[in-house]
Amino acid sequence: MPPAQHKVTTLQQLADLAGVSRATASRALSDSTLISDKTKSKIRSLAQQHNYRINERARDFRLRRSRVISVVFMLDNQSQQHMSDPFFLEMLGGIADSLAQHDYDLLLAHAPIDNVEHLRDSRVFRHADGVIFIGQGEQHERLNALAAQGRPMVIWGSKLPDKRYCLVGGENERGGYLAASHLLKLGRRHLVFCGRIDIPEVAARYRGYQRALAEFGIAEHADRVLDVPFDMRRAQAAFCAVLERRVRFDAAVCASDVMALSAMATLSEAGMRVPEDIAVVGYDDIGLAAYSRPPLTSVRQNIRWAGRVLVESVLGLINGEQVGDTSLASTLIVRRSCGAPPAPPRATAS
Amino acid sequence: MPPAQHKVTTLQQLADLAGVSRATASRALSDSTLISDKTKSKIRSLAQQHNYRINERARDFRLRRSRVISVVFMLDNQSQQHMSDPFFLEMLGGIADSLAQHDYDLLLAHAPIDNVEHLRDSRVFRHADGVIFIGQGEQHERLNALAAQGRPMVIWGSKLPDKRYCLVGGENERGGYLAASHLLKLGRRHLVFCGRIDIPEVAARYRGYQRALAEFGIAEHADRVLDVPFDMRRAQAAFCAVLERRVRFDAAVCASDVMALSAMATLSEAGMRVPEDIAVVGYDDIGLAAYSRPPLTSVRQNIRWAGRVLVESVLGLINGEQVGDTSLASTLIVRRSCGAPPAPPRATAS
DNA sequence: GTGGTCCTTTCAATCGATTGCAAACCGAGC
DNA sequence: GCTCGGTTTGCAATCGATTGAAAGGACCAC
Repeated sequence: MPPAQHKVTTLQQLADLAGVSRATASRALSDSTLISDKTKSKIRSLAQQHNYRINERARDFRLRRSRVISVVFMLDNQSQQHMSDPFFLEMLGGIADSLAQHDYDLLLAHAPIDNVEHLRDSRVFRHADGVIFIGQGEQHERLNALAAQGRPMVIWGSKLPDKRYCLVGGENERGGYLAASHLLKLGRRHLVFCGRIDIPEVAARYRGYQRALAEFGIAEHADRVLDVPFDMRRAQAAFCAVLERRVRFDAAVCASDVMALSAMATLSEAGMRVPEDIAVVGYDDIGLAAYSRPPLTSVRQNIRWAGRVLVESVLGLINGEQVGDTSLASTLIVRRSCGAPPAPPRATAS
Repeated sequence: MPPAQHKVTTLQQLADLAGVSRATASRALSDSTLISDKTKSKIRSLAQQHNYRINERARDFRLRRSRVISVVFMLDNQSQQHMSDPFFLEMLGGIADSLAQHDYDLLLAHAPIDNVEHLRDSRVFRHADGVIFIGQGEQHERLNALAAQGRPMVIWGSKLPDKRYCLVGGENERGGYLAASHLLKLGRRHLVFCGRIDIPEVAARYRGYQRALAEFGIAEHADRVLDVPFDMRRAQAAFCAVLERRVRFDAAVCASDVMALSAMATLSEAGMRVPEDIAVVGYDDIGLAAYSRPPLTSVRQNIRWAGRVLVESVLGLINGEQVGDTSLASTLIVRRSCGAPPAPPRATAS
């Protein structure tokens, strides 16, 4: 027998069909203890038969929630280009997967942002139960102000002294240290650092870089820091400038793989050999890093896992839990661009 | 004078404040002709003063719409890797920008999909007013079936004979032709094609490639097509295999830049010179293409514009308009990887 | 004074669910 | 037969808006 003549779309219709009230149907579907097992199973099987699916928007409206999390990419206002970094896609993928597992939707906010406080009254906050920020940009204070309003939000970035928001981040200081000390161990002595130090994550990487230099007793020069946002073209320009100024260097630590790849291309173009003349290390270990010429040494962070932690943190906040900060491990992935031996011959133990 | 003691959050509160009914307040804000100018301006200024913002979720619920568009990336089920292609990020950015301009939210659906018909009852469709698919994958028939249900949806892909959905795509046939004929004009005679021909877009590119070969009177060999999904590792493996089989070739046309970059790395690794021994052309002109060694020749499509067209098409469908297909131009961007002269010396005219 | 017209505003239903509280039911005990 | 206690179910308010239909009020003509 064909079960439905007219499609069952509302709870009322389902209730009528079962000969009970809407309230009972609602409780039956949400497994309330108030409803007898007999009634529950009757209503449930009817729902199944008629392929009834609850209207989640209506329920969310009633419950004053949205099951939406906004994801905001903190772009550099000057360079739109920023967004094209594969790092973001990886991050977005990790977050999207995790949210889907928890039955949440993802609202992408990608407009470049000069002042995050403007977001307070925007859809980004109004339509969402919580917000994930990717990067702090240069807006630490404003993020603090936003968090003070009590909205559930989590930020991917680097720990700052007076921060009052929930933070998830990589071991940036350690990453910078790993990159620099590896180069130093290989005998390089004249390093340059490429990245915008105003960005907290980059600043932390730079601190690690400095620590490695200090351990090797090497003094820094201000002209060995290239202040470049996450952007290929700007990285290229910066390396061109440094070559023109005839700064002597034999290694470069870059704040992202995209910058490092751009740097390698620029250096080769200028007639330098990588890694023989100049060794290069990147950050993030994007997929393409392994396929550059030469393959790029990079500091890897588990971005997909970061996405999961971000999601679980913000959902925790939404549920009123106490949520602490999280720090994710960084590993140096050694490839030829830094002049290391082609590959470790074989693990010694096991 | 401080205007608000308690925050005005609902229309009822605003109406009470103005001494009118909720209905009047609603009509005043939506600029209905039923309301006198005097009343309108009174209510409007009150709303402003008390910083009242309409609850859009409630309104959307009442109006039975969501102002959400789902974006579904058709991933290859075998290789998750697919998603890491910067092409997607560019596309996503273009779509997100356009949607924001139209006051729509973007719901990202990124799970790998074996059967798009499963989506019919999923949030992807239920929570959204319309859906944008990026790529057809190998699910042309199922997309047809979905579209037949009457849901507003637009697909980025390639035109297939019996398609019944709204389509936006690049000039894939032409792109493939441009790539191959350029190589042929430069004197290359032994081309290979790298890409999965089961994917309609790739198939179209391959047809263009074949047309160019035919024009030059060159016969094809089945062993000159590398059946590879959009994935770096698979491309690498395919080129390794081809080298091992000692197939003689002097040029490669790849279905994406990511594959092309992987191919260049693999070929170099095997001791071949690019472009001297083997010329390489990619597709999409991602940002990194210009920064590879050597810089990658590629077929460019204006992805951000594609995003805009996709959005406007789906919004058109939602508004009940008749929406036709759109085809976006492709241009060959010539760089050194194909063995062309380093750079055009200078434009002749102007 | 009554009625008609036109402009403005309000009433009340509606979207599709959840939930506190009251009512109905049922069997048992007196 | 009546009350009591516990289990089930229903009533009706509620979330925050929109909108068709009805009501209110001003003005004018006869």
